[in-house]
Amino acid sequence: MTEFSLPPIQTTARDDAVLKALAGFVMQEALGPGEKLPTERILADRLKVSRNTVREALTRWEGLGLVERRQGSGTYLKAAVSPDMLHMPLTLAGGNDFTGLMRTLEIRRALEAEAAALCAIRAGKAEIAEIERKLDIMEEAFHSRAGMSAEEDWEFHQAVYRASGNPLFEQIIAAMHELFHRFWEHPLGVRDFGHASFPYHRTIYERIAAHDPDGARAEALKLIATVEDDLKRGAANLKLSDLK
Amino acid sequence: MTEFSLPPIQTTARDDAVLKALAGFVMQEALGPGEKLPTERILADRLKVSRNTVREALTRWEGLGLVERRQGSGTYLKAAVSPDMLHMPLTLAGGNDFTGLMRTLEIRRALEAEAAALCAIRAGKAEIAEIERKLDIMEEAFHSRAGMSAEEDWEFHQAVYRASGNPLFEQIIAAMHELFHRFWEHPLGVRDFGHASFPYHRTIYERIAAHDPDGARAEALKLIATVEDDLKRGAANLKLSDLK
DNA sequence: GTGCAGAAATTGGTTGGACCATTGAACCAC
DNA sequence: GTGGTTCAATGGTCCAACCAATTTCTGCAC
Repeated sequence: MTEFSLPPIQTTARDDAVLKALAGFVMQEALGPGEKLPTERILADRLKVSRNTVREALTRWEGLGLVERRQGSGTYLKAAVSPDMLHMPLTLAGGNDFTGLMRTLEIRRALEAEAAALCAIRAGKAEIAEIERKLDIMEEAFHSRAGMSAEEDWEFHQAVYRASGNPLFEQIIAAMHELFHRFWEHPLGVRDFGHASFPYHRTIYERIAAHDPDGARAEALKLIATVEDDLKRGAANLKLSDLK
Repeated sequence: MTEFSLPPIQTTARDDAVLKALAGFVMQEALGPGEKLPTERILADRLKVSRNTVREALTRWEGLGLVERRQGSGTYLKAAVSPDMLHMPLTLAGGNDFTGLMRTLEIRRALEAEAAALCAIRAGKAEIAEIERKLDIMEEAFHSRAGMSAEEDWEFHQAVYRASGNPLFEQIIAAMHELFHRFWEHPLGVRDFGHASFPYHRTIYERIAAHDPDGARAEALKLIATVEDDLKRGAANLKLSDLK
């Protein structure tokens, strides 16, 4: 039983070839996020493949979040595309229950702290100004709407992730944020959820603006700790039967 | 494989509904990895949708690595499927170059530090013993094979992730490890890659065994820092043309 | 000319049917 | 048994429509 290094032969890989060609086209035309790419019918015609094959290929890209399809309108790029990209589709056996949410929160604590620290190191003037802008918007919404600032809150954190210089942070957290949304449709009954975390947004910003990585990491850890407390409090308030 | 209880599909969002129905079917039949699921033609017939729609849905699952399609044979499950899964499509632009590896390393630093801290809090006697066992194996391999202990090194870290009490850590890191497997083997031509990180494995274990979260976190950060240094050193040794 | 409602064109989503390429099992000769 | 052959099952591709949402154009009223 000797060792071979014979990869399986590849006879048919239409849709893969379609994606490669499309990636090349996007590069050549220098298309960026938001821009529209050719219609399925045109692609099928140009590439000399069936429209079905084009659709399967685009379905793949859609699943990777690279592209967005709008019926009646067209297909649009959602992210930068280059021929040499590595994809790691990751599906986690999570759950809508309390422990599942707690686990995603632990991941978020890990990433949030690191992202804040990296941000404090790398963020330039423009990035810091953008974060401050999101912070102002959030604080304004918080005061005028009595604490209902979930959307603005999320945008603030996104700005931090983006300024970390590592797109993986935003991608991972974005997936988890979606899970949170699922859970928040059935709110925990904690009326002032998120109130406790509010002041730490500004302290995080201040540590970032001061280019203090360790300080930013510490403040981020505090913020997540308050969210965890809120969550535990909410779970305690509920009957266990509601949590399933 | 005879009786099904697959109700027909409603309207709009067909392929999504198909996936939901399929996920329910997989649960109901208690299908596990490796098992074969109904043919596309049968699914199309039972769900009262076109075969193309079934194909698009399956293409989605295939893209997520949940399913494998073998022409002439059938479609087989590759992972456990449950209706509430967390999908996390990660894309790394410019894949196999230095910055890509660096970015995954930043994620690893975030998760490794948090996992070590959680581990120090939650690990029981059995988990700590298991980690020590992996550590001993690693150190033995390191000394007898002059530093080539990549596999044993990886198993040590896995044991830590597992003892953190949160399976998400292991799943996320495992995906990245698989993605950069080739780099872990011969990373950038640095001969003694990983040597510098070796002593920190034991210090991490000691902090965990002492139930010292902050200490464990600090040691984990040091370990990753040495790996980062090795990586930077390797990149500096290489000509830029090789990095491309 | 402006504004707006309705028609027409555009575009992704779905359907049904056909054929091809690969697989695997049953079968057969040796 | 071994090695081929046949043949049905299954995923892969193609085609030609039609449906549904969106956008664009058109023409009428003002």
